[in-house]
Amino acid sequence: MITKVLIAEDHESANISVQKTLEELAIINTEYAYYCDDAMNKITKAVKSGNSFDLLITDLYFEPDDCKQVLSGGIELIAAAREVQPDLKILVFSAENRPAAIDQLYSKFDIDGFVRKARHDARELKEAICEIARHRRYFPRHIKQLIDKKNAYAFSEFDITIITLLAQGMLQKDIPAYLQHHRIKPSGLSSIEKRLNQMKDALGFTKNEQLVAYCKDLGAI
Amino acid sequence: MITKVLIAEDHESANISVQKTLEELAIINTEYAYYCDDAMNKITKAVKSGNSFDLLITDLYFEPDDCKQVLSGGIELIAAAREVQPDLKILVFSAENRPAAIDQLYSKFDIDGFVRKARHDARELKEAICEIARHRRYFPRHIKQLIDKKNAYAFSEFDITIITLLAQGMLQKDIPAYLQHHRIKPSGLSSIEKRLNQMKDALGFTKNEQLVAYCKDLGAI
DNA sequence: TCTTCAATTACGGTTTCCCATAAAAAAAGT
DNA sequence: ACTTTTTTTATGGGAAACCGTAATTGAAGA
Repeated sequence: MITKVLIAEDHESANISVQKTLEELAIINTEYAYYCDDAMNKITKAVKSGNSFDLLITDLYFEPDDCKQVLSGGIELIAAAREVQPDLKILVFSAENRPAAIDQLYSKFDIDGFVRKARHDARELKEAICEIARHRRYFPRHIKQLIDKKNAYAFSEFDITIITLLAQGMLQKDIPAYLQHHRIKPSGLSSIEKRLNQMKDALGFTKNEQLVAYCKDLGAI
Repeated sequence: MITKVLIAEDHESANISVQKTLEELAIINTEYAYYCDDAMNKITKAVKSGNSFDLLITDLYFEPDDCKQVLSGGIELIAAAREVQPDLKILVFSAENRPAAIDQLYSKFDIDGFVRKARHDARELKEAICEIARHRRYFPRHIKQLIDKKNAYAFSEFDITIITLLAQGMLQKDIPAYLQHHRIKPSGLSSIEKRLNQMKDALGFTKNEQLVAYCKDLGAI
């Protein structure tokens, strides 16, 4: 059963509607934080006092502020929270729609649910909380579709490295030197060309600019 | 005095918090629409029945849906609304943070206020509504700062066209033909090279890939 | 160890892009 | 109408990218 919830969300308006949604679910023991660090403090204190939270509802992106924060965003908050309280349920509530980013929330950070800020988000938030209360994960169908549809091509670490370098303005012919300096295995210019061609071929592209745009949309770089 | 308000916002959660904010201002005569077309219908009907709205609070981006919409977003809604009811006050409530976009809301569409979905947005929403009720505009200081700070380089329509074409894989040498076919003014290859160089120079870039990545981050393409 | 096969790298020719300069066209000023 | 200035377009040489092929390396198996 979920009774004690922490909301980490810097947008006042979003925070308000999450609170209201929780009220409608008769969850009254809620706290809210507008900063990651603040959220983390609350979690730590709660654990130490033996009165820990059942659920953390957090956004991913927090706007930088005057006062410097240790934790820069939801991802770091999630990682830190799991450190001090492994059994904490985590529900991400964010406008994020890049499949790669959402995917790694499940695969790498093992979150319990994701609700995208979109048309029926308040309704989905309720569904998600109910599901999580039953110790099930909330993985909306349309998110899965989004991932499956757009994950047509899986980029390797090597691929991402190359495209990132290109997007940063490095000349193709200078990449071999960079790779050697960083002890990255295939470093020949031909190997780079080959990889780029394979990627472009698989995606039906002809130019590197398309790869950069595609990866940006995916959130891969 | 503002008594009758229409909220056009497709995100359920955002809609909820705007409603709540209006309640706190004792504005109870509110209607809400989750689609632009729906919002426009309500405005038109209200005008015809001689019971028009005092204020429209609208988002800018509405997600595409199954059923096709005539109006594709907040910008078009604003333009259409002004057609049928020129005295309607308009407050834009959006996550938009591209200075150029916010700027043109005031300069081109003559809106009465803009509140960015950010940390203190609920509070600002209240302030904005109060200001507009007194027939003043609401132009938060930090928005002005944002415009000044981030306006490092303003992309023109032409710029965006070129970069978009590149990101779609068109060869640079093929762009002149495309531009001529679309009756776009400077169409010489040299002009294109010149624009690209100016952009790269202004932003400290050396390669087109960087421009594509930058524009993707900005949401310009 | 030697052979086989795959992967990586090196090389040459072609295309595209880049850059500087010059010609042409358009706009502005007198 | 003519000059001046700006903008646009054209051109050519050189650098980078592209593409196919060949040489080299490296690992796996006999």
